[in-house]
Amino acid sequence: MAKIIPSENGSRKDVITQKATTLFRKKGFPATSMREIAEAIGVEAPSLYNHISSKNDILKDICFRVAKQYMGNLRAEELKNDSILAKIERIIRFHITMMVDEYETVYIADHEWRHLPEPFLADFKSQRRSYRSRLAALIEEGIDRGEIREVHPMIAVHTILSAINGIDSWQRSGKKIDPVLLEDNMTQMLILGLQKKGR
Amino acid sequence: MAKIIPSENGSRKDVITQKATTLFRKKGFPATSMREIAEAIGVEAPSLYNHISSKNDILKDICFRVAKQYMGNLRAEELKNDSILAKIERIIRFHITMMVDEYETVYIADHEWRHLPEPFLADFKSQRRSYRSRLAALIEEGIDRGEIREVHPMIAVHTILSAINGIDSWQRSGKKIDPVLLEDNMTQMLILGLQKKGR
DNA sequence: GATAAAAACTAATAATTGTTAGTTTTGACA
DNA sequence: TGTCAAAACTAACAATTATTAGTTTTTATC
Repeated sequence: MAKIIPSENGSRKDVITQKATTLFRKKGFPATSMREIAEAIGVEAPSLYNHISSKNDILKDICFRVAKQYMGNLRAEELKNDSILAKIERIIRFHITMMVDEYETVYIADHEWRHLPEPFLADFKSQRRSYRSRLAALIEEGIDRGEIREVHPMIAVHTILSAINGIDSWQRSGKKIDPVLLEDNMTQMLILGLQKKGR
Repeated sequence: MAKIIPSENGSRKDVITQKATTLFRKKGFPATSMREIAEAIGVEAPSLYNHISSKNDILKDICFRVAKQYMGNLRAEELKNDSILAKIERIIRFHITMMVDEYETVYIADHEWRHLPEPFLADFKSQRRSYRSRLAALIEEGIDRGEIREVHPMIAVHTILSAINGIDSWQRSGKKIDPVLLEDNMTQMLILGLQKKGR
């Protein structure tokens, strides 16, 4: 009976993707059924197939849209002419902001991507690897320039990204922490872990 | 035909739990079927029910065993007479060691607990909250004593735990990083984020 | 070798899964 | 108002799910 009402700037497909995002985040991709997504919208499950091609396809769209945003930001930073620490601080702040503003979407790209079917799984993993390598290269350059302590670059990258990617799991539950306070505190902690003494 | 062969110091139930742990980690709890667990052991699915009472029960056992270990360690540290920073450093190292040595088990307790059925879900969440609160209290005491920078205690706790809990996702894939190097680098980064300048 | 318990099996359950086929309803424009 | 496509519907599918019941095999102990 009901129809999928497209919102202001979003197609019917976008409405489905958004409802699915919420459910995937709450229950996980495999534990979310098409019927649940349909019910959340107020429609029967088969109706969804007028707009999307499969459940896997929804996941694919979410994951690659997020990947594109992060990749785009990284590329922009790489091209800037600035100190390495300033670049890394901006990247950290970008990650935190994304996590706070779009945590459902980001969460899925970060936790549910392993349920992607091939060949998308391989593609996604490759992008992920590439992203982290380029971040590590940035840190290595920072060490060479004497801006950053002599850390193991890959360990530093993983530590920073893991710390940030964990945000959603606690920012959502219980009493929320003020986003600005969160961003400043966390950024400072992570930058202090990198910075050379006496700077 | 085949039988579940109990290993040296483990019952048949332990064998099932261990195989299930590996699969839950690899595919996630909802996406792992009892038939898969049975096949990994070399047995038919219904045979498992001679040793366990349900699929949920396996998850419950894993989650609460891990919770117990962490709770026990925290309690021991709380009772020690030592500087706060030393305590926190030992707790951080304990977490990293657990993550490296028993990452499959720890991963499940950290990522799949939301699939616990009630009332276990509520119990687990409560323990989790309590653990983090007590860690935050420790950090607050460190600030009062002048050992620790004036960070937001809860943000610090979440940052540290998230950083560590993310380890498995990258330590498993690609070329592994030497565990000792990892522990030292990561601990140092995190402690530097807490420590007051000039110490 | 007989006995009894432990642990495997086969067969079947009802429920749920993603998805397709075919049909009816809706809504915008002529 | 009639037309046509978009988008909803119902019915059904084969596959898979966790689990139970009932039966047979294995193993250890006498």
